[in-house]
This record gives sequence, structure tokens and C-alpha cells, in this order.
Amino acid sequence: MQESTSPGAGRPRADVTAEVFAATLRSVHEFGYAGATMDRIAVAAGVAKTTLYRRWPSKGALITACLVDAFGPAPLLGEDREAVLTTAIRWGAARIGDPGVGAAFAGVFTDAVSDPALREILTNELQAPYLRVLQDALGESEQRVRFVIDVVMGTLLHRMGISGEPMAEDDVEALIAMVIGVFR
Amino acid sequence: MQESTSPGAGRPRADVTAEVFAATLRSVHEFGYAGATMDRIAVAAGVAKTTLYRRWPSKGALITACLVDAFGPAPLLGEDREAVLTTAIRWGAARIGDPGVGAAFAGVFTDAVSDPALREILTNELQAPYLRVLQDALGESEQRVRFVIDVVMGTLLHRMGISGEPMAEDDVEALIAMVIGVFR
DNA sequence: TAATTATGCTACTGCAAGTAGCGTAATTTA
DNA sequence: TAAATTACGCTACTTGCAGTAGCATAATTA
Repeated sequence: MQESTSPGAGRPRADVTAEVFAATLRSVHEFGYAGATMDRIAVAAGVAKTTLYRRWPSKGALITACLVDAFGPAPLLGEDREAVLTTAIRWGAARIGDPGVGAAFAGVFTDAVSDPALREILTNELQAPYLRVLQDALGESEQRVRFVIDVVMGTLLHRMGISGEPMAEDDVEALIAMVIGVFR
Repeated sequence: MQESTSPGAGRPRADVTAEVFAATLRSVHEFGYAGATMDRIAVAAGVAKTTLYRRWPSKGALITACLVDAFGPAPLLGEDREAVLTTAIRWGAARIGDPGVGAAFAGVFTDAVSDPALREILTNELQAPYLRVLQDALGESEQRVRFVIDVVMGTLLHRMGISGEPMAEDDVEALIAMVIGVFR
């Protein structure tokens, strides 16, 4: 969206978004959410800190954008709701297990509790798309889908936060079975 | 534990723990986790900031202690596992809905992701007691109980973080039904 | 009265988010 | 080629908070 507000004058933006996102996840993975300072991310990405702020209004916004990129579109494969849920949950668990993603998610998430502006970014940019797509794929009410998202993401993040490790496979399968049970 | 390392000499500690905890929750409720600075908490409690640090080693430790106090012992009432789970989950949801508690929990939780020392405090002081008691009351393996705690607390906190509001009653009941389904 | 311990207070360090301003590089348009 | 334009890197700065140091003082026991 809005890559060019002007027709075509001036120095073009350097194509460093991918490097910045990668550097962000690397920094979070290595130093934790709080330890991943904007200075560090900038250095790791080979970019000036001011450039980061020219593109993203805050650290929370940068990390959210990074998460949106890291998750991407959800794979909603399968013929029935059970299959769709199974693949989606496995996919979500795997993404949260990717280096830095879980910690980044948990961090931005909690910042959002105290920061309404960030909460709106998080809700609109990250959650809303999945909410809509899932609602459509499952044929369920918004309330029910919202509930499922809370259960799945909440559980995965809680495990990540308490143990510092992503959830093991057998527990993910238990989570899938439990959620499927709701829709039966 | 260890309220008096010395027999009885010197000025006694002022009995301000209750005021500090109350001021902590008030501050978190009003300003959010990040906005609840140690200075603000101290002023709200009518205590010097240095006094806070004389009693709790860090902000995270203070908030965790505050949460331990706010939750207290879990009411494990009921004759069968379903009843126990139902009362326990309703109770947890209500506590998280108490002013400041949900935000404080979410905040300290995410700080813990980046801070192993705090994670240990959180795990030992807050989670471990409930884990033990629930394991005993439900007669289930540690893995299963841990899973249930992840599901319940994760879901409630995720809702709190995304919406800024505690989970509504009917969703809590859905959560209870879902968890009970696991044990059947 | 002396020893002891906790408190309030002021001042400080360290660090990270976010900002301002400058000189300069890479484009488009005339 | 020469403006005009826009993004960049860089340095330096402000602001705010966690956590610390040191001192005078209050409240207790021996």
C-alpha cells in the first residue's frame, strides 16, 4: 500500500525491508524483546536508526510489521472444518516456534496491553485478516472464531512465555484435538 | 518466610505491604504496565522508592509478588474433576478481570520472556503452587496439568491483551466446557 | 544511652526510545 | 547538464525510567 505518494521524483527508497525484518527477528531471538533495541536492529540490518523511524513510527509498529511478514497468509487447506483447523493450528505453532517470532509476538502483545495505539495496529494488521479468513473458511460466527484464536494463540504464547520454548508436538496435537472438540 | 533475620533489634519494618500492593494494582490499572513506574507506585503507596527496592529486587519481582497476593490460594471446590475445574477456571477469570491484575500479569509475563531470572520467579512463585495443587486435585500428570494451565491462562490473557477487556462470562463458560471436554 | 535496623530524601548512573538537523546520494524532470 | 526532489547516513540531542549510593533520621532493643 502507498509505496509512492509522489509520481516519481527523488531518491527511491532503498529495498531493505527484508534485511530489516530479518535483523529484527535475529535481534529478538538473540537478545529478547527488550534487549532488541532499535540501535541494535539498525546495526544488524546495516541501516541507520533514523531510517527505521522514517518507515515505522515505533518499535512496536516495526515488530508488528515484522510479524505480519513472518506469518503471511494462513494456509487454510482441507475439505472440512477439522482439516482446516488442524493445518492452521499446526502452522501457527510452527510460526511461533520460528526463531524470534514467539518472543517478538509475546513482547509486542504485552506492550499492546498498555498502549491502545499499538493494540489497534496489532488487531488490525495482524489479527483481523486471519479472523475474516477463518470466519469464512469455518462458517462460524465472529465470536466463535475470536474465541478459537484466543485459545490457540493464547495457549501457544503462554507456553512460550513460561518455558521459554515453543510447545512440543504432542501438546500441539492435544491442542488441536481439544479445539476440534468444540466444533462437534 | 524470613520475616525476622535478627532476634529483635533495630527499627521494625513498617507494615506497608498491603498499601504497596494496592498502589501497584491501581497504578497498573490507570497507567498500564509500562506506565506504572516505580516512582509512581512509590508515591501512590506513600513510600519512598528506595523502600520498594529494599524489599523487592526489581519491578518484575514486585509485580509478581503483588500477583501472588492478588490470586492467593486457588479454591478447589467440588466433588469431581469437572466441578473442580469449573470453579477454578471461573475464579481465575474473575481474578484476571480484577482491576490491574490482568494487565500486570500480561506485563510481567512478557518481561519474563526476555528475562530468565524473572521467568524463574514467575514460575516458582506463581505457577508452581497451582501446578502442584491442581495435579493433586485432578489426579493428572504434570504434563496434562501444565497444558490446562497454558490453555486457561493463555486464553484469558490473550483476550485481555487483544481487546483490553477481560473475557465475558459466556466465553468463560465456553472455555470451561472445552477444557472439561479434554478430561472426558 | 548505645547499638541496630528501616526509612525518607536527594542525587546520581546507565540505557533505550524517539527527535532534530545537517550534508549527501540517487533519482526524475526541465 | 542542471535543477528539484526525496531518502539516506551520521551525530547529537532530549526525555523518561530502572536501579543505586549516601546520608540524616526515626523507631526499636539491650
